Amino acid sequence: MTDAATAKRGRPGYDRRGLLDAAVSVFNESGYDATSVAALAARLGLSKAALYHHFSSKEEILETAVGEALDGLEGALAGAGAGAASSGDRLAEVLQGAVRVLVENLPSVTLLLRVRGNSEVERRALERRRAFDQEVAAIVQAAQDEGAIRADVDAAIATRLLFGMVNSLVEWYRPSGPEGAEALARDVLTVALDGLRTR
Amino acid sequence: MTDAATAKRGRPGYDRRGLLDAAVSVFNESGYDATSVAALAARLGLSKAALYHHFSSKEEILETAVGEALDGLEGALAGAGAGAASSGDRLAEVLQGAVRVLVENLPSVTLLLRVRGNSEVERRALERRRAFDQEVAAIVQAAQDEGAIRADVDAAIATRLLFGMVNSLVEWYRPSGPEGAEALARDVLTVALDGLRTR
DNA sequence: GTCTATATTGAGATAGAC
DNA sequence: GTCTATCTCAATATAGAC
Repeated sequence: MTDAATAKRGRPGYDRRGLLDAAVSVFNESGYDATSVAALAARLGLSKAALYHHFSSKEEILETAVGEALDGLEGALAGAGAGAASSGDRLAEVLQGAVRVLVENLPSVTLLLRVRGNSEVERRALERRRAFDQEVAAIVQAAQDEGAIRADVDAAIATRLLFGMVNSLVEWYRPSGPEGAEALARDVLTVALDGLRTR
Repeated sequence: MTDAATAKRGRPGYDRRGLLDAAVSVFNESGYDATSVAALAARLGLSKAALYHHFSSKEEILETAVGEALDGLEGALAGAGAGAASSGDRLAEVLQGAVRVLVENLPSVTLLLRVRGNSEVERRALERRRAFDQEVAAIVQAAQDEGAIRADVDAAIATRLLFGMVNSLVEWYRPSGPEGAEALARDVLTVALDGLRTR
């Protein structure tokens, strides 16, 4: 390796990792479809041909990034109290884990959440997301059966509202801002589980 | 006029209204950028030239649709207990109004929420959204000062989480489904204000 | 690992007939 | 109000030199 392993260098001398991170940032600024390979290369400070030396297609960049995002989310789900914890506790851990993954991989998760299914690659990503959502919905349902979560809101709807709130973080959260990841996770858990109204 | 005023007819014989609604649906399926005018015309069953007879550009379609969506949201804000009601009540009315507008204008609001700022038209739409968000944030702040809303979550963050939940409805809500608009608004208010946890 | 130059396809938009 | 045919430009991707 060269320096600090896989760190971004000053200018040319990109490796696949640095190129991927930079490309995902540009995709998130302007949208994947609206970003041409020419514009991407210009922003990265190299030629199209150099880009194609590292990735075989524009879509391969997308596929790699959303794959990493999905790996992270699935990992958070798998790591959430699979042991003896109650379903209510598991749900809280999944939410917390999802916020953590989202914050730690903000660019790739942002890109993932904007995928609409326009190609085989995008449809495969949507399918993995759908499977993830279904597993979470099952936990919400179990938490309802346990009595930990209110039963007067349908479990599928509750799941969608929860993840609507969590996923919306990509629209405004920036790691450079005043709010740290842990404080953010606490706010989300507070609003989602206890509500905003005072008592 | 012809029939039922501005109703969609069987095939050719489009007017601007019917064409707009159909175009917005296609944009929402595949994304605005990824939808070519050729693909749009094909889906609508007419030629590109016929489309350009009704709209001077692809972007004019976008501008018209997101303008309608913004008109609706701003109307809901203006109509939300501007009178003597408490800020806590106003906030609940704004949330309910936003859900109603979103459900009644689901296609155009969906399109609006996906705009990223890639052109002057898009940037103007984002600016109107930002102004809307700021007005709502002021109501949340006032409701906190009143003691109606918990003060241990920053008002700006609370606003974003609230609208993250509301706006996420466009990702899954379909008017044809089992849940009506009023029941949906009630669920959103319940989760946002009282939380999912049982007490 | 990067470049310039280019092939090829599809984009948005228009001309002009019916 | 719609069509076919076409203009022009920008898109993805590749060739081949350094």
